[in-house]
Amino acid sequence: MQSKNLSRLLRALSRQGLNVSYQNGVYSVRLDNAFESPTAEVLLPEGFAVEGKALKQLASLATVSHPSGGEVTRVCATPDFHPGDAGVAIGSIVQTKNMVIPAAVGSDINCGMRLHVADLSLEEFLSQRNHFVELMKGDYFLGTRDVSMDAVTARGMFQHGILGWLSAMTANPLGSFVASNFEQLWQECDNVYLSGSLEGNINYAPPELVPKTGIVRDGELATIGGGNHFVEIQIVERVEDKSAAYSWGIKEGQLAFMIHSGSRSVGKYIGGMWRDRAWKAWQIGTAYPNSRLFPLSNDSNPDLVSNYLEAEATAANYGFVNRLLLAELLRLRLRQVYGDIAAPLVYDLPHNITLPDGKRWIVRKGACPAYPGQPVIIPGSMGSSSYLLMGLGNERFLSSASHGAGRAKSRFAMSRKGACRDELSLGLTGVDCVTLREERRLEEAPAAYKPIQPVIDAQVEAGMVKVVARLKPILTFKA
DNA sequence: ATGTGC
Repeated sequence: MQSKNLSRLLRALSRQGLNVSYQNGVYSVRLDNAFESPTAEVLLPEGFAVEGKALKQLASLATVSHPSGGEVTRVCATPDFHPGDAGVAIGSIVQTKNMVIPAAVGSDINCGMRLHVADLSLEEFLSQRNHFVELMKGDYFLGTRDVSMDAVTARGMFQHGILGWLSAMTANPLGSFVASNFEQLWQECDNVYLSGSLEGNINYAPPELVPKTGIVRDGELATIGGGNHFVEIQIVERVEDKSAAYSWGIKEGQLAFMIHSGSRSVGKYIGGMWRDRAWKAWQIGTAYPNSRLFPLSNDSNPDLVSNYLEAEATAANYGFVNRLLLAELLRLRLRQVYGDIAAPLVYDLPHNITLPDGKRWIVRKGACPAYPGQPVIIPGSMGSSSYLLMGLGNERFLSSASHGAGRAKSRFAMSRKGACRDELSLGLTGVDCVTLREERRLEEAPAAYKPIQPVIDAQVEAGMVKVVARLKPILTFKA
């Protein structure tokens, strides 16, 4: 179903040399003017309104190249894609050869998902809900928790992520809350993408977080962050793939907790710094790329490329530890309130990150890896179900999947004067949202998002993922 | 995304 506006947009893109066709829910944008004729594919469920701005951003991402060598070899987008503030549509995936694009990753480095399950019934959970919520509010919002570490441990975290943090912490356990749980945390590294441990470099971390001696009290570590980030208690409402669910330790009726968070201001610091460095590294006298997305060429400056990847990894490592600590705080409180509950990790994976793909790189911006057999976690909006899926490694979509339902309205549009305040129309009726800032409820109301089900269906039909389980929200923490 | 902001 193509609207008049869409037809107009497609004609406009065609005049710019972008040939757009539509078949079986997939828009294919072929770019005649680029290297290797990369194909930008946009996966959209039937009847979805395509946003012109997002499609234009995707098309301009596809045309990025470097005069000294380096090109885009493929671009695609997931059905939740929508315009991004920094010129890159959220839900874009780009494969590059001989270059990386710091601006395509942006500043929300290693935003990602984490899922745990617990053998605790909904009735048991709700019986102590208020007590539990008060403790979590203290930990997440009021800073009544201590995640201090010494300088050596901070170094380990930035340089080697979870494994670096854990090694240093095991040798020098400062945070009493992890002291009883090291063994489980070590084992769970197997269920974190790349063990949550990339090759970072301390020199790229924000200086205030790496004192030469003494204790690091980082007020931001183990906090949720804004926007669509959350920590949510859920119930496994339906298992669709029994054998996958069994092997991942999932059962219907279990309690689950899902975390969507990232590298906080560390990613902003590193991402912003490298967007500027890539701009400054652009050769004088060479025309700026139309997209203003400045790539770093591996042919002309391989050191700069590897330095960027190290810097990005430094922020990504912080993001992995941030999610781990958010989970560990919650698991500690579960044990305190409900008794000895294991609450094992199912999986943790990143959304916004550059990863090697053979001799090329893949940047996922608001999209997650979906390689064969791997767990994929796709959150719904507040109040709607989330999904645990299995990746199928569909190369047409660069072995990726969506990162959510996709925004329908901006945060600003939701909070502006005159915007809808009716709980029913906002979809907020019956939603249990715990936050200190009431405007979050409006900005992140279900009405701000597209429905999740068509987004999941489109990806299942395209052979990108299969559904393993559906998880229903019970209560959501929003910063 | 960000101790946001037309």
